[in-house]
Amino acid sequence: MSERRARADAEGGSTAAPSKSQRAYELLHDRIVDGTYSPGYRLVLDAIGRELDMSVVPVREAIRRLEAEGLVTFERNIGARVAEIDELQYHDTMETLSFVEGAAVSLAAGLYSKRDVDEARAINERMRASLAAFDPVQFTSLNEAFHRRLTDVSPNAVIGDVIDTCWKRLARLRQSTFSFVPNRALASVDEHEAILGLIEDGADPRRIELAVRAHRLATPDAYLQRIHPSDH
Amino acid sequence: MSERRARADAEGGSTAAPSKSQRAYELLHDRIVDGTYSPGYRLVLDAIGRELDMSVVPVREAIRRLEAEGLVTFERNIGARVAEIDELQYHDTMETLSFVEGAAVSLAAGLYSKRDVDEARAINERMRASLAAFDPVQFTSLNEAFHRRLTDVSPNAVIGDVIDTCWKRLARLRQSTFSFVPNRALASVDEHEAILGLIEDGADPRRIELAVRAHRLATPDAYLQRIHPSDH
DNA sequence: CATGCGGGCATCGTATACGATCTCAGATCC
DNA sequence: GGATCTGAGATCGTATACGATGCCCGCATG
Repeated sequence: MSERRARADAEGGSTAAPSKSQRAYELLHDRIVDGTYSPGYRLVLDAIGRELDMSVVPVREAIRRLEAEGLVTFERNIGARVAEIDELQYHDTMETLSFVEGAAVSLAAGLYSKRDVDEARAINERMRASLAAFDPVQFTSLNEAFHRRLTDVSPNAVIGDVIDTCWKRLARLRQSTFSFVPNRALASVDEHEAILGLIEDGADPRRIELAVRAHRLATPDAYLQRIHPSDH
Repeated sequence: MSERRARADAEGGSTAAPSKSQRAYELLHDRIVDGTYSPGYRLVLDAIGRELDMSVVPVREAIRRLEAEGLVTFERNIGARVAEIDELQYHDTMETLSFVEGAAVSLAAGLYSKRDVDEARAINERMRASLAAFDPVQFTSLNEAFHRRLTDVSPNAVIGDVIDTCWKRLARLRQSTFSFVPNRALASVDEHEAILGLIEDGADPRRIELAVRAHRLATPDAYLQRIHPSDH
C-alpha cells in the first residue's frame, strides 16, 4: 500500500538523504514502469548493486518490495526478473480496475468541484487533439491522467492504492502498445465526455459508477489486438 | 500480490527448506494477524533475529514485505512497528471490501455450483449456532469463512488478492473486537441467507453485487461501536 | 549421434561487522 | 524549576565475505 505516500515521504524529507534501498527501489520501479526493463528482463543483484554503487543488501530489499507489488517475480536461488504479464493477468487487472475506478468515482460523485471537471475536460480535449495528430503515446499518457483526475477526488485512500497498483501493472504493458485502435480511442474520448456530463448533472452515483465501469471494460480490446496481432 | 500463491509455493516445495526470510515473514505475519503483536508493537530486528536464530538481514526483508502489505510501518533509522489502524483506515478498508466483494461475487454469479451454495449455507448455519451460544470469536471467524467461500469462486485473481489484503488489515483489528452487536450479527446471518437465495435463483449479477455491497457496508457500525465505546 | 554425468561458474542467501543515527537520561546553565 | 546540552546505549543501514545452490557446457559412454 501507500506507494504515493511512501514516495512523497522520501522526497518530502527534503534534506534527509534517502536510503540506498529507497534509491534502488525508485530506479528499478521507474525502469520497469517506463519499459526500460521489459517483462522477463533478468534483474541480477550484483550488477544492479554495482551500477548504483551499493551492495546487494539494499538492492534485495528494493526487489522484494517490487515483488510485493507484483512488478517482479522472484524465485529462491534463481533470481528476479521483471514480471511477465499474460493475457489473463491483463484481463483480470483491467476488470479489477473497472470495478475500483467505478467505486472511486461513485464515492467522489458528490465531491467534484467545477475545477475538477474543467481540468478533466481539458485533458480530454487534449486527448482528442493527440488523436487527430495520431500521437498514441501522448494519447495513452493523457488517458491515464484523465482517469486519475477523476479517481483522485475519491476520499478513499485504500481504493486509491488499489488503483495505483493496477495502473502500474498495466503501465509495463502499455509501454509496448503503441499501436492502438483509432475507433476505440475516439469512442473513449466521447465516453469520457459523457461521464463528465453525468458528474456535472449530479447523476445518481450508481449510474456514474456503471458508466465508468462500462467504459473501462470496453477498452481492453484495443490492447488485446496488439498482444495477439494474429487474432484479427 | 499473490500472497496465497507465495505461501502455497513455499509449503508446496515440501522437501525444499523454506528460506529464512520466508520463515520470518510467516511468523511475523501470523503474529500480527492473530493479534499476538498488537498495533503499535515495536518490531526490533535484532531481537526477532535472535528469537528465530537468524541474522537481521532476512528479518529486514520480511518486515519490508509486511510493510508493502500495509501490516507494518517502517521509519528510516527509527524502526518498524505493527501498523496502527485508525477509524478512517478502517472505514476505507471496509468500504473497499464492500466494492471488491460485490465485484467478486457478481463475477462469480453464474459459476456457483450447488455444492458452493450448500457449503456456504452450512457455514452460515454454524454462524447462527455460534450466535445462539454467544461465541463471538467463532462467529467472527465463520463470518470470514462465509465471505471467502463466496468470493473464492470468482475467477479474477487480482480481485482475490485485493480481498486478501483487506481481510488481513481488518484481522488485526477484529482481534480486539470480541464484543459485537448481537442484533447486527443476527441481521448478518439473515443477509447471508438472502444473498445465497439470490445466487440460487440466478438473479441478475448486478443485483447480487449490490446486495453484497450493502451487507458489507452495514457491518462497520458493529465495530465502530467497539472502537469508540463512548460514542453511543 | 543421442544421452547422461561431472565440474566450473554465476548467482543467490545469510552471517558478521561496523559506522550512522536516534533516543533518553542525567548534567548543566539560566 | 525549567530548558537545553551532552554522552552512552540501543538500534538501524549497509558493506563485505563466504557457503549453498542452480545452470551450463564439455566429455564420456552406449
